[in-house]
Amino acid sequence: MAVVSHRFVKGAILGRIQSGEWGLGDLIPAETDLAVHYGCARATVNRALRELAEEGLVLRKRKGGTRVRQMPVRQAKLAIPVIREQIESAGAVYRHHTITREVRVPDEVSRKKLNLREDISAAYIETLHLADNAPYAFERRWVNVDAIPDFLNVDLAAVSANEWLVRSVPFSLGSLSFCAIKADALIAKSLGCAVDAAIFSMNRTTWLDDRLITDMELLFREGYILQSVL
Amino acid sequence: MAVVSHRFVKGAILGRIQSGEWGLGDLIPAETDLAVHYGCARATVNRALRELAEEGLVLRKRKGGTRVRQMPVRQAKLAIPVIREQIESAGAVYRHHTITREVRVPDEVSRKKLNLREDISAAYIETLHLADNAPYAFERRWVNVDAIPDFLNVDLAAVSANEWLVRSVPFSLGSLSFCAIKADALIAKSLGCAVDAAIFSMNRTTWLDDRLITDMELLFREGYILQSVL
DNA sequence: TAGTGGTCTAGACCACTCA
DNA sequence: GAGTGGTCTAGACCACTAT
Repeated sequence: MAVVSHRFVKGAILGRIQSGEWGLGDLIPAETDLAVHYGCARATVNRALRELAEEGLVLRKRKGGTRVRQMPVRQAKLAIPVIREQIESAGAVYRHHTITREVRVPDEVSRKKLNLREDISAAYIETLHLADNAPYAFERRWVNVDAIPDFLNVDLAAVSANEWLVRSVPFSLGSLSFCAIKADALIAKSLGCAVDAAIFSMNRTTWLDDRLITDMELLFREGYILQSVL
Repeated sequence: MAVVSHRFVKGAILGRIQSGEWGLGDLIPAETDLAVHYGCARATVNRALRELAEEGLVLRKRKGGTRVRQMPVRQAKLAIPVIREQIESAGAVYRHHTITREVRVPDEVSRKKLNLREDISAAYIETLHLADNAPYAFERRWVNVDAIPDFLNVDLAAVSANEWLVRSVPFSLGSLSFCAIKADALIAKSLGCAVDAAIFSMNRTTWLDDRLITDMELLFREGYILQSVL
């Protein structure tokens, strides 16, 4: 018996959408009908349509059926930069350098982000990531050492704060955002760019249960481009 | 009989990873074992693990089994900004204004991106998107009118170029990238910001089969933040 | 070669929601 | 109430790969 994979069905349906056979907003045949049409089980059609829905190409409703989306592709996958890999996959040598490392009571803005009491200290680290000895990204990070006391004993020369945390703490990503900011004197000096250069910034927080573990800001060198996949 | 959903299994496995029961790099029991353990069918465990793999938390290999990833979460989902929705969902009034619209032979850089012959013209459009009459984003776009001749007759006052294309052309997203750039005089004037302000830029290309339909650059107002989901 | 994930099937029941 | 998607099951066979 001929094998009909969910990939085949997905591709066939996608083709019929892209060819215009099923226009934007149109209703697609029910799973059972498609299963008969393609000669496969309903579960196979279901998986194909479920993936198309996850990718934002169709909209599914019980009883309402499946429709081609008016505004397709609301979501894209984004490769989160893991700096060491990014640099090494480009064939360059990765190195990092700890600029600042101290434990103190955060200023009010950071304290609120970390959700800490006024009398609790946290670790503040500034790191420079280098590709072939040229500045690649400048990292500023607060670590909640009240939640992760082991962090105080880490040798940051051997492993970057990011990698230690990722390897040692049961993770759960909190939020991720991106923006553009102007380089101030500290950033300009660290990245070796002009003051007022346009810098691509990534913000990331990580939680353990309901406690914020670390809040990181990564500032990339001038001209950095973040590529999305898909 | 008790119902054991793939969501439950997924959550249970995730919990055992995050609690540290299965550390980073560790091997997780095989699907069949987990199915017995949770009292469900293997297909249910399979779906749970498949989703965890798609989210980047585990790595699966035939015969090799399933392991907890060393560097979790390489991917995040990103809500692609659909400007009108973004503005309207914030409770503001959306409006757009076509600044420039012309048909000409692109300069060499754009011509190469569009993959056009030297003697073929394309449409160039500059649009300003406004939220409550304040500049929100400035859009520059080339449209391959050789492939989409209908575009020449569109009334851009009624519907933005982006929305018309999305509704009229069988879509297929090409690439998506983000960067930070300094505002030049044109951008500063359009967005009402200072020259040299740091501007968040999104680049997007759309293909139909193997022809590039449109190449768009979207420059957001100063201070714009792109939020990732998940 | 043996073990593990990848996938398909046929059938079943449930949940939602539109008419 | 009826139609559609959502999901689970039990079983089967295949594909890859570690050993």
